[in-house]
Amino acid sequence: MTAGHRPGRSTESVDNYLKAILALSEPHGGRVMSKALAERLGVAPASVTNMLQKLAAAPAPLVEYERHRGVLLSPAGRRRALEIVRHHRLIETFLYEVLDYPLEELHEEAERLEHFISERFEARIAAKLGHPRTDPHGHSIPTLEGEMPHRSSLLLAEVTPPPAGSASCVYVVDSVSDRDATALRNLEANGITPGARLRLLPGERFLVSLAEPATGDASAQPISLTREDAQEIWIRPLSA
Amino acid sequence: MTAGHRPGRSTESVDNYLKAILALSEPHGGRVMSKALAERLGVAPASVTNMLQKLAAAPAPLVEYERHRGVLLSPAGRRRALEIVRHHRLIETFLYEVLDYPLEELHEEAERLEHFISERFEARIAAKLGHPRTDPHGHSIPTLEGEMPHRSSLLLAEVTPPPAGSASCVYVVDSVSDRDATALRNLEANGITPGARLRLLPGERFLVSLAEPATGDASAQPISLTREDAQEIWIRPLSA
DNA sequence: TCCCTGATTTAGGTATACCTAATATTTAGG
DNA sequence: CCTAAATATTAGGTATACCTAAATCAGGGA
Ligand SMILES: [Mn+2]
Ligand SMILES: [Mn+2]
Ligand SMILES: [Mn+2]
Ligand SMILES: [Mn+2]
Repeated sequence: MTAGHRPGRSTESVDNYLKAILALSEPHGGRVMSKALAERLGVAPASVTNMLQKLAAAPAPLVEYERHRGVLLSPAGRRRALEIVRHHRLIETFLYEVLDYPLEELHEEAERLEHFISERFEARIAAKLGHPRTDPHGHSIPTLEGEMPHRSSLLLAEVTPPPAGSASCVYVVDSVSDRDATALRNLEANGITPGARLRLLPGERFLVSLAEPATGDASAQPISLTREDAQEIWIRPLSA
Repeated sequence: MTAGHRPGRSTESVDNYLKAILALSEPHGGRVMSKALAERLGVAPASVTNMLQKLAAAPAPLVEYERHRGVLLSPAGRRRALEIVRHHRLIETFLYEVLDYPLEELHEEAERLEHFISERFEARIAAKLGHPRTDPHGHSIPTLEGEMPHRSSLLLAEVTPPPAGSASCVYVVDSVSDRDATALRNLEANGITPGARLRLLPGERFLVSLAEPATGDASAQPISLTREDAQEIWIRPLSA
């Protein structure tokens, strides 16, 4: 993988920095600090500083960076980041729908290929799939115009269960994280995939059961999730 | 495209050297000289020398190299080169059959993606396509075991036409080169694609006409090919 | 306010994979 | 057999993207 022989375009490494900045700024919408980037990208903090300085100093900067104050995507940087996320999620959908990949192996392949497909490839798989808006993990696919449709969902780990003795309440699984293959396989084995109905059992945290869409809640074994599992699941109220 | 972060495996650049050595050694089966490699790869001769020294000095060498005497693939190098060629041709077939790419745009996309797909991706597209033996340009796809099925065909540019006044003779287009998109588009516009019947007209070099399979040779306009076109077309006698 | 600690940046290095210019080798013609 | 052109190699540099170790900075508690 020779560095940057794609004329004018960004390298795989730059793409990954931009994607990471986007992902880490999403929760709070503010600046992203070097340490968080270093952890996410699996590189040394010094490497992050280096890269951010280079990106910010470029003729058409992809980030806005101030020493010790973290980094923000420039409009161009955001555009590129969303483009790569679009590639990633279209590729995942394609691997799942057309090539029958198992859910937990989508991410790794997409993570590599997202940097190397052409605009034609992107357009062709999008067409083949009927221009999907959501990937197999339940994540929104950014549009061709660079808009990321907003999802309003709650991290299961942050939802307080109904008080002991009261009724359980039902949510829909909005999305699951794509980054931990082991956790994903585990969730899938328990039927926790996007679209599944999930009943939060009262009293204890992370204790749920499936609420079957058709059969009501027959055969709903309680599932005791770990805190780590609960960090991987986003839910929304059944009504919304 | 950061260099070599695929543990144990070869980089994109190394892959390209191996593929080029394979391709250039195919006609004569002997050693490949630096100059030929430099031209094919579009790099300076000095860069080739450098790379060959590194490849030959590695713990498990991919090439056998002697100063001033050219280079040969080692068994491991040949295996890797065939693996990449397999990727290339399966990807081309997939883009053509599943994603409706035009014939002349297959090569460029495959040339990039061949280095980055996983073994799973390879296996899935091979299965989806019914384990094809030939790509859309008419080239043999190396097997999973690393065997390259031999094609016996002649370069049209090197075939002497029948003497003036004698009968024309008919060949089948075995394959066309995939590397020159402009030439390919031109050939396709004239109906010269793998499997087409080609009649060599007597007397003049590079003067042919299509011999329609069903209709005999009704509506067969003579096609005057350039020497360059004739360098891109491999044919075999109709009988064989 | 001052200092301590953790976060960040600087300084100095490595590996890959290119380049150009200078040098050396091979080989083919005379 | 000898030399010049063609070919190949060496020497010295560039750019990307990492690294570790050594400064430096910023913000919160005493
Ligand atoms: Mn993913
Ligand atoms: Mn795109
Ligand atoms: Mn090709
Ligand atoms: Mn393979």
